[in-house]
Amino acid sequence: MEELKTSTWSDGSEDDLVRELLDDESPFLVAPHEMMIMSQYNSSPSNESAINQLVSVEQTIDDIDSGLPVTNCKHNLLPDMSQARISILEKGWSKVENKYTLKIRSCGGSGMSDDGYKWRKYGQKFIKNSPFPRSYYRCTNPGCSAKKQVEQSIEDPDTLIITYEGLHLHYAFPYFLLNQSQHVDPPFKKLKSTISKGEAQAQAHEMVLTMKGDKEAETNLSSASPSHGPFVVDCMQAWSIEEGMGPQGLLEDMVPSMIRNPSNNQYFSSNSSSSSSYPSPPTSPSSLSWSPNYYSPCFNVGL
DNA sequence: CGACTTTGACCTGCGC
DNA sequence: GCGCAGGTCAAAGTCG
Repeated sequence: MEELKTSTWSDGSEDDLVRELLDDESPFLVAPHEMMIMSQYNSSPSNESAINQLVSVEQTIDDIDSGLPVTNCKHNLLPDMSQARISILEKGWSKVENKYTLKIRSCGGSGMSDDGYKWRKYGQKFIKNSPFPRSYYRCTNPGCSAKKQVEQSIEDPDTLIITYEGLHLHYAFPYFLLNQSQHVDPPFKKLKSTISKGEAQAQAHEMVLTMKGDKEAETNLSSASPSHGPFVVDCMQAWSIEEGMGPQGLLEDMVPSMIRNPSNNQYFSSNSSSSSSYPSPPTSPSSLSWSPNYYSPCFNVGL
């Protein structure tokens, strides 16, 4: 496993990354409260052993299913979503080319939740031989190239077929940890006013390329601590320095923030007094689909 | 009035 | 080259 992880990070191929993300021992599968702790440890690189301990109690692959906020509120993560009744029909993800498909059963049809991110619908088409339209969504997070398509299954109209495409950066790299004292702004609006969308995307793309390209350094880092991603943190730091900006909008996104601090989550507060409309609660009617859990890995990795 | 959705038009890739 | 199907754009409409 160690070898796999090392090679995973060093070769950076999509399949390996997905394997890593879905691996039983993947450090990406860390419960929210552990994330909080890790964010504290993060400021002290010397506490690597402590982090390793945390990683050792990470969740298993079963928790990708069982830990779904809509089906299991053991972390008290999303009480508002407890009424959403969604179950996964199939254990595994299916992959076609660079797209990852999830089939879920939607019971009740109301209160469909999403992953806490905002997905902007940008199109809807009736597909040949299908009575149901296919909806196209794009992650509104600037710098995130994630897209998803949602359509009803022909065989079972209660089943939604969600196809994810692109890199959902804030899922892929939850190890970009917040500085606890750092101010978190609504990423979309902030970035909108500071940098162009294209710049943000370019930066994100560049960051990924950097990760892929810096093989040797990462191999060394991964060898030293293969089960979690020091190089990710390094990239974040480097990015922050080089770009002259924090990872806001990408990495200080609201869900990672929620993940790290679920008990103090203003975003799901029903009486939020904030004038900001971002982020929306997961019950946003704009999103017909649900995405995997709040602390699950990125399941839609592709460039 | 801003944010978001809708929906027809347009673009692109692919098979014939 | 042509037509079809899927994907995206963008103006108009809707909503809070």
